[in-house]
Amino acid sequence: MKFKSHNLLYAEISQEIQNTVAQVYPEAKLEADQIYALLSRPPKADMGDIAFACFPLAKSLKQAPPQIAQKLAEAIKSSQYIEQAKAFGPYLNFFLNQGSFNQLVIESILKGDALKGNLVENAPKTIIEFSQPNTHKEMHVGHMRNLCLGDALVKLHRYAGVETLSTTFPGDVGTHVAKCLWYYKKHNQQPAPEKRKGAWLGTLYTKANNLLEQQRGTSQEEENKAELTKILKELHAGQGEYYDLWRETREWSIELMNEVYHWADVEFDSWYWESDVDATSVELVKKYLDEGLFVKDAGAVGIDLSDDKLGFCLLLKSDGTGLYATKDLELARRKFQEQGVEKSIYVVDNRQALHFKQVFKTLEKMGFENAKNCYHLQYEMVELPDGAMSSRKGNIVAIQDLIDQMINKIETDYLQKYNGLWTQEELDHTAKIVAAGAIKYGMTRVDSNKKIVFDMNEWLRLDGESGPYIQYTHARINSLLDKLSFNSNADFGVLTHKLEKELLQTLFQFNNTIEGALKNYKLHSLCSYLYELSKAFNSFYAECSVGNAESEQLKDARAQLCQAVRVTLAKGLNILGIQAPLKM
RNA sequence: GCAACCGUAGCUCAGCUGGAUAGAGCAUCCGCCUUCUAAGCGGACGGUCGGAGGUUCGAAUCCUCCCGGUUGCGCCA
Repeated sequence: MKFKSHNLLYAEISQEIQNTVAQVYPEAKLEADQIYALLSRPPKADMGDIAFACFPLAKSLKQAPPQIAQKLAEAIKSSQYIEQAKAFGPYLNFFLNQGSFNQLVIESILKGDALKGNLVENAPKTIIEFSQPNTHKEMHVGHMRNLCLGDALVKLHRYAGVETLSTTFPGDVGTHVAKCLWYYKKHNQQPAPEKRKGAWLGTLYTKANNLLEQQRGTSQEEENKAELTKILKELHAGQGEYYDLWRETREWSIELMNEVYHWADVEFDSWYWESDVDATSVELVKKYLDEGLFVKDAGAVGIDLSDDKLGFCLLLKSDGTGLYATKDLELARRKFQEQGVEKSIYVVDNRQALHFKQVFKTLEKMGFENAKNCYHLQYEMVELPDGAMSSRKGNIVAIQDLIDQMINKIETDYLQKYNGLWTQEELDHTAKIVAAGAIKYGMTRVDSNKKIVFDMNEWLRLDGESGPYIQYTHARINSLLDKLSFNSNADFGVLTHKLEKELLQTLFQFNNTIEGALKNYKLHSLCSYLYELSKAFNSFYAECSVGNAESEQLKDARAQLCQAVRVTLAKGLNILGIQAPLKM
């Protein structure tokens, strides 16, 4: 994916550096976009506003970086933005004209297009698959991580200007379904509840596993196996009492999924079902078996990928039915053909790393050109202190549990003070979006290839680096600006306090952060950024009064700085799927 | 056995496409609400960056080996 040189000030500085290098060191070759990529922010404010590292020039010029920096600093011409350039060791640092820089930052956010995205060129139309829950199981906090990552990734792509489709691939067939239905029919004594049938169904699945486990090695075992096989056959054939039960109970699970998606405000452009691709994927494999690409082995069918160090990829069991990999072959084809995309991203946990390597390699061997445009974005699991979560064993934290406890915590610890002052609707709405903020931020804030050990007490703490901290900052600014009247024609040159400068510098980095997050698929870097921006604001807020600023000029300028922070926070939160509250 | 990922402060994590003095939050301790939301702000304490080599002017960052942890590796999804 190619990014534009979207930071106009960086672009201008790059140009100036290129011109100066050409003048001072005619023998050096450095393109403006290479320079652009080398620009950064100095570690300390008194070291300047923008830094250029001279190391890459050192090799071709055979000179020490500090010398180069010094020579360039002397030759840099000042301009509207550049006040002066100074060498700091091997770095060439630019001190910007405060007034011009401040105005550029604030106005590009408030009036210009700094938050309109459009950062990429000729980006491939992309489909992102995420959230692949199974029906007939409960949804737990592990599913939440996938959902938050996937949804934020879609929004990040869209913000940057990539045409993006979202899709989901729930598992509504397989042995887990058969086990659940078996228990439902043969052992369950209780009537289905009126509400949350999907969650209840999940408990039956766990009970089914427990019972099957208990009866292993007993005379019941063979009978159970036969029964499960019979159920799977009925489901496959598409008729019979179990098939009817499947259709009915499947809806309960879909209802559960939709509840979660609705709560999290996540929408999918399309839904693919495992049951949809089941039969056609088997046909696909048979076709390639006839063509000789796939081989029979011990009664089963698959492809030998040992030349690629990927082992053997099994595609048809001895009974002729397909597997997960089988369905993914067909699904990949359908995504590209039906949706007209050029790139396909799968947000799936890292236990499937080998699976996707095999699937993509198999697609390549099938002559599927888009195989190279498939990418498995893996992430680590959410675990409990005593190990992995397992619906089979029943040791899970249901999503609904987390939501309920979070909302309860917010209501009792924080919102109680507004009882009687706010309407019930406002209280409910605030509790909801703050809970969602805490959960979504918590799920995306750590690097996706680090596992999260879920501890409910830790999750219920809403201070420090958290979604609510950022939401609170937004609400604070909103409340502040509500009470203020100010002139929108300000001279931003009056913003010279170190905390104001820090805030402006941080605001300036928004799109650079987005670019980094998208390039590396690292959503947590956007989380860190929003936290940094909030911290910078809260420090400023504690020290610099807006309403009682020393002058009207300063008040006007600060008020607009606050506005710029507010919209930037809201934009960033929205990319994470988090709402920015007006009060909390 | 083979492969992938992880190992940074007491705990949870940033920083890793080599670059300026390794940063946060939590916990502990000390301060700050008669003025814009204290879900806040300031300060203190706290680190042989798992270990050993190597590459480099320069390594938490790259390479090799080792140690520890997690996961995956043909009839589950």
